[in-house]
Amino acid sequence: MLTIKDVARHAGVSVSTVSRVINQVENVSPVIRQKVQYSIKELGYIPNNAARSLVQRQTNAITVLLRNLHSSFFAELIRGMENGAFSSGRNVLFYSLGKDPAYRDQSIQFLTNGVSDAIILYGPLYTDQPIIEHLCAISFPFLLIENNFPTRQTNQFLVNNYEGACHAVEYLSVRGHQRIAYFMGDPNKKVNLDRFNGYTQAMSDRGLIIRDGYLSNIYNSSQAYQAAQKIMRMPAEFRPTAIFCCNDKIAAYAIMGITAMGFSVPKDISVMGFDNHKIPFDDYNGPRISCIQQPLYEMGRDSILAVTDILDGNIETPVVRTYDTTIAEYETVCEPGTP
Amino acid sequence: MLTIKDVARHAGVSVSTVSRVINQVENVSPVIRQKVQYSIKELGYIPNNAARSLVQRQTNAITVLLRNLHSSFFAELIRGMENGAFSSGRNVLFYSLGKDPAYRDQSIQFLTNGVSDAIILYGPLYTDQPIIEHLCAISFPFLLIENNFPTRQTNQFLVNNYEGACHAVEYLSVRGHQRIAYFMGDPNKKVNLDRFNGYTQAMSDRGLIIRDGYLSNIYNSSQAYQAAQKIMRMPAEFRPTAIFCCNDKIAAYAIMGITAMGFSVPKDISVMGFDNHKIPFDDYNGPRISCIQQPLYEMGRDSILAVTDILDGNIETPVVRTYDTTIAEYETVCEPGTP
DNA sequence: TTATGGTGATAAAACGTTTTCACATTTTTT
DNA sequence: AAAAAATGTGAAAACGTTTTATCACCATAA
Repeated sequence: MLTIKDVARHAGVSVSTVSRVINQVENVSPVIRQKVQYSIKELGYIPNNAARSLVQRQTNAITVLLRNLHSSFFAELIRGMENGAFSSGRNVLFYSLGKDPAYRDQSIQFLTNGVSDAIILYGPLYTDQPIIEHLCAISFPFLLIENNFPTRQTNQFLVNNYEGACHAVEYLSVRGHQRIAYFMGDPNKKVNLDRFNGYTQAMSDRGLIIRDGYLSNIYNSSQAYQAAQKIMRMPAEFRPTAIFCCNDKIAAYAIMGITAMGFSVPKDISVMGFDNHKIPFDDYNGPRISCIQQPLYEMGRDSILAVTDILDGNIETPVVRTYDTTIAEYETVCEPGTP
Repeated sequence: MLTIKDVARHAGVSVSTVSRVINQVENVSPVIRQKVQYSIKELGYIPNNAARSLVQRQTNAITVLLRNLHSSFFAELIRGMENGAFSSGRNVLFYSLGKDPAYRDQSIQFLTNGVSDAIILYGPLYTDQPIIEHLCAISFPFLLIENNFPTRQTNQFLVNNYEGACHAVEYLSVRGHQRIAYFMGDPNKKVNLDRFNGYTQAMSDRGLIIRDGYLSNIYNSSQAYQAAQKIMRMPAEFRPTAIFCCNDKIAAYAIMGITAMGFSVPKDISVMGFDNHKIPFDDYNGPRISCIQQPLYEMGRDSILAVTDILDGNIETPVVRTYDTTIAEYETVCEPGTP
């Protein structure tokens, strides 16, 4: 293996001088600098990262931790991060955290001890995780995305879920919907509560009434399927003309329930989702689901840049940002009564 | 920062003894071993990876290099790799290689010098790349997937593209198609040549004739669009009843060209692709494309396990494997003349 | 009793960098 | 012309591990 000593010998200078040339430090005369650079190229020398990290106590890498790197939902987020990685000049590693707790702990240990300088964690799935506590405990720099973690002041990017839900109701209402049902996800997750609150607030703001049977608690996909069918069994004059779902998965299963009964979306009922999963799920083959979407690309890009700034001390911490959602218009919403 | 020295002091033993306990080396009495393990837990000590890598000359990590980590095409591959990562016990990092050559070189330098022990590279995009040459030059362990690199003996997973194309022709032919056109991609890529050869061979094996105008060379999406329209302008009695496309992108644009003329796929003509991109492209909204698909999940999983074996010296190198394709039946093929 | 071997533990030398400190040398200031 | 400051360079000490060589100890065998 080629070391800095070889370069020093080859260039006829000391090791420290070579190091200074590599690290762009001042105080080295142009002549010597050139000589060293020549030797480096001539020998094809590349500094060893492990040695460098050891003494510098930093690795120049940021790790992005996702539950499923392969999920299509993350595609935009990752795309943004790739962009951020490029413009930050840092190395961004992606790591997929498994389900097994032991493996997960090992992974975290690995990443936080001489592999990366900071961690970005996309969160909804980790709410209850000791991982964050651990990162705090060892005071390792990290940034949470969409992970509500109220007990501490941490760097976090949030999404305005409340407003997003309001927009959905507004969007439907502007299109003539007055009877809008809501399919709510697990209320233990703050995300779901926020969206629910947005829905109720927007409904009352617009003077729309949440009637009996308009609200369903959904804990799994088959419940979404059944709840949708229950809605369709209501007499037409009371039946909602639209269902706003807490997320795209629920929306997908609701639509499957509806079409299984011979009804059509959006002709017989409009359905709106949240999240913009591009391919929601393997067994779903219906129309693309109109939904509220998070600005994942921007959040991904910004997260890398923010962490870079945090590491460089160029920004005040904690960094807390809230992102607004937008509406993705696809094929599952139309005006009620459209032939 | 907590070091091994602190543990040694706390346990009242030497540094080397602690190291031996950590690394599961023999020659340490049960009593002392327990004492040390207790101290480690008590203090919450975690060994520093940089220091460890430095002296051991290995990092215990494998890096997977992809061009676009966010591409839906890679989803299955990644899923397989995640699985492999878990069962191999090694840490698998994913890295997204940008388009900028300078950034790419920096990335490779980073990864190969004290960050990971091996690299897996999914290849079709790198055929002409100096990256591989560089990895060879520094004799860094790596495995190529779907990257034909004939000049050297390297670890590689290949896909039987030739047979895949044969299967496609067979599949179409069994469904009654006799006039089958072929849209070929850049013939400088071996992948495309293999598929083309499979097509011609299968055609002749089945006694099917490749008529004038049945073969198109496609270099970009608009060419696919236009070539498809040219096909549709042929008199119905000569016109192919099916087009087999070299990849899904070409298929998608072909279908767009066809439908733009008012024809319908597969009613008026069947189209078959290759690769199984789940969401091919943003401007495509047609039916899901029937195609030949690679066993990406298996290849992903196996690649991690193979590299693990290579690093551990448990397998003979070079590791060369060829995977067979399967047929993904979706919505763009039917029997000719189906109403 | 004295060699001989085998254990279990330690001290010290790596590993390849960066960085501090000291030391010339040169330039600037008085 | 002397003193002070600035500049460029190198020697050596870190950084936190693993690993090699060594040593002390005890049991066994001669």
